[in-house]
Amino acid sequence: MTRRDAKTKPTARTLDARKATILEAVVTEHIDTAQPVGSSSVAHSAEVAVSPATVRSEMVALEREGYLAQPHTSAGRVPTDKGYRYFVDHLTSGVLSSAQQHQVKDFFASVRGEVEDVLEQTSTLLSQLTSYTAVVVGASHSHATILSVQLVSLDARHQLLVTVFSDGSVAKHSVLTSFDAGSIDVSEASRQLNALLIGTTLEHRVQVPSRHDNVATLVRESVSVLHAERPVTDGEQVFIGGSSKVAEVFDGVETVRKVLSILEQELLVVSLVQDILDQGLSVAIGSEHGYEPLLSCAVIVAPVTVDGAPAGAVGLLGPTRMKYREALAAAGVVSQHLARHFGGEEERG
Amino acid sequence: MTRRDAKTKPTARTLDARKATILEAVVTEHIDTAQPVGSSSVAHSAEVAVSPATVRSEMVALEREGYLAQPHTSAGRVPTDKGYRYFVDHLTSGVLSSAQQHQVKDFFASVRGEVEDVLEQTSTLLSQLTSYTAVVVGASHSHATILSVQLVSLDARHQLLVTVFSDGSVAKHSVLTSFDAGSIDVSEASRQLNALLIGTTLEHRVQVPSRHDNVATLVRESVSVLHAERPVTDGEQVFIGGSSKVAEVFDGVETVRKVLSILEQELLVVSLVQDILDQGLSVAIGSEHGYEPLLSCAVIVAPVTVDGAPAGAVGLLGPTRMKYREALAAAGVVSQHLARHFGGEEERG
DNA sequence: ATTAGCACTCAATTCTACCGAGTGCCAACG
DNA sequence: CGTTGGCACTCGGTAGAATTGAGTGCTAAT
Repeated sequence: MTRRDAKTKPTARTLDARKATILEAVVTEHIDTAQPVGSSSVAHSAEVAVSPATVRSEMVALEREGYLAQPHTSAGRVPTDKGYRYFVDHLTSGVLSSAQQHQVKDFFASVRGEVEDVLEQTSTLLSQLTSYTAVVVGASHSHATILSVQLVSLDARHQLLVTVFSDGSVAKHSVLTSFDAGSIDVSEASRQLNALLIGTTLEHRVQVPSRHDNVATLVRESVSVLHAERPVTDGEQVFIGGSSKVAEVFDGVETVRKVLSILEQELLVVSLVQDILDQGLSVAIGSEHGYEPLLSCAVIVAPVTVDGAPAGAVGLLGPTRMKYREALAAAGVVSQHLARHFGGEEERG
Repeated sequence: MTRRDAKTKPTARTLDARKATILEAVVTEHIDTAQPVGSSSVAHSAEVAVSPATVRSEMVALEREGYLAQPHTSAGRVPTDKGYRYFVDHLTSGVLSSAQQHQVKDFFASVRGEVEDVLEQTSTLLSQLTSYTAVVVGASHSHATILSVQLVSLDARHQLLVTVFSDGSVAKHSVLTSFDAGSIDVSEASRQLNALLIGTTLEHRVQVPSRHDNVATLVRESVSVLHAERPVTDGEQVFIGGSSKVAEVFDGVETVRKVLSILEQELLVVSLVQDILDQGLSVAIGSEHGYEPLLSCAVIVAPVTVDGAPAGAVGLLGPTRMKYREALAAAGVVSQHLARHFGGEEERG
């Protein structure tokens, strides 16, 4: 036995049809009952036309190969992360209910306002569609070029530097001067800043005048404040919708706390989403993303692409036993609508 | 008995010294044990120099008057909202531990960046200090005057209207035109907008030119987009820190869900805080704020006043059995530092 | 008015028994 | 030989019953 096994299935990457069917039945049922599932319920479920005994022997094989686990002897089986992975990899893509399709259509037809508002509201939409917590990440504008720079004087010592980027984002920075900046200085400085910076990106270093008059100093300070915005912290924006779903969907206060505490750290969320995208995944299950506190979570991501360029992503965070088909469908549809919304704006009203 | 009572304490607004002491002991102990407290532990606690039996008879009185309640016969007493109210009203003000004082001082000494960033980080600070969820509300800029208006052309049809207010806030609005707006139109329109709007507030209606050329149309559209920002939604900003504390501090998943779900609706949070401030309260306990899902919560608010004008507020949200003294102290200290930070900026750096 | 004493209440805990879903193994069967 | 029915076994969960003990309310004595 042992010898034969070692030869025919050293690390079987794929499963024969029956094992696959059984695994699918276990996953499906566990997803909507949240209970370990036993051989008889699998055997009686459609698709499987064998006796419980046979199912059992297949199950021990699936367990040996790491797709299933037993919470304790004499309990049913529960899928492992690997089991979910197989399930997700062989998932036929789902569609939204027509009510949901309507909801999405209506939403994007009526949504108004600035990019940020749209993204924020989209996160709520996605969360409502799935009853999981939704994440919407806006693209970094670190590659956008500067369209306009303006210094506005708040008072003698405080200037406000307002920068407009080609992607429509606006940044503001306070500039403190050590001298009294009369209003003439400021508009002159604005002019010079525009001349220096328009068309550049934030990564672009520019040559600043080294003169020592007030205007030149103000210009220098402004440029350095603007370029100082380097810490990884900025550029991306995150919007989280439906964080209260965390409390509905996970059991165990401790888990809820951990997950919420992750969600609070927006930087972390951005890199989580980014990591998963970089790995080319659309789903990360349990241990697959390396975030220990999220071991019992699955994360779905769908990139948003506008004109061929990455423009952000939408994500969903739920328990590993989440409704993958529906959630993937929702994330996909929403990301597409979002892409169309931003890409197709020219053709619209 | 009944007759005498009706005469001497129709609705006793105040309590005699011993009742007060007992009430305080009950509240204090219940706050840090989360358990109903019995007569003997009260009697043995310092301050109270009577036997358990006496305490018991006082307790029935306190219960009759609505300060205490019994979860069930033969359990200890638990404070009611009214009991907490009395406790809070007679609270001697607390101080922060010196470690905490340091933390606050260090924070405000080193905090950098734009107002929004400071407020955001302050919410985290306050949450860390208290281990409750913190709320920081930034002042509405609806009364600020406009310092500068600028139209920036994104492409032929999309203009971006960037408005700078006297409080240092910046607003952006997209303006869509039905015609091709050459760059000359745009800078001329900017000039006209500046002439029209500088020095006005958003409440101020202005006379717009009724000509029919492209520039006039663009100006009209811009003004209307700007003034359309009326829905209550805007102006205030809310920052919520430590929402994961909700899961630590409340018991019962359902409560956690309710509270989180309230926190998601930022508008609701703003009006909650505003309501409490309007009532002139600094603490709202249980039923005192009218928000049914927050029945088991207490909310602490402290206004932030800069140069005599309201500039926002900081708040804390915890269970009714929260550590009022410490939380009030923290909220107070932070709100003062915040006020000083924004008020005293001229003298700094 | 205060208090010690006492009977009483009732949630929480512990213990026991037991039920039953589910397993692993084996012998029989087509 | 893979499949299946049969069967003994395991063990978490539940339901009762018994017990505990913290806490009360009342009463009579100080």
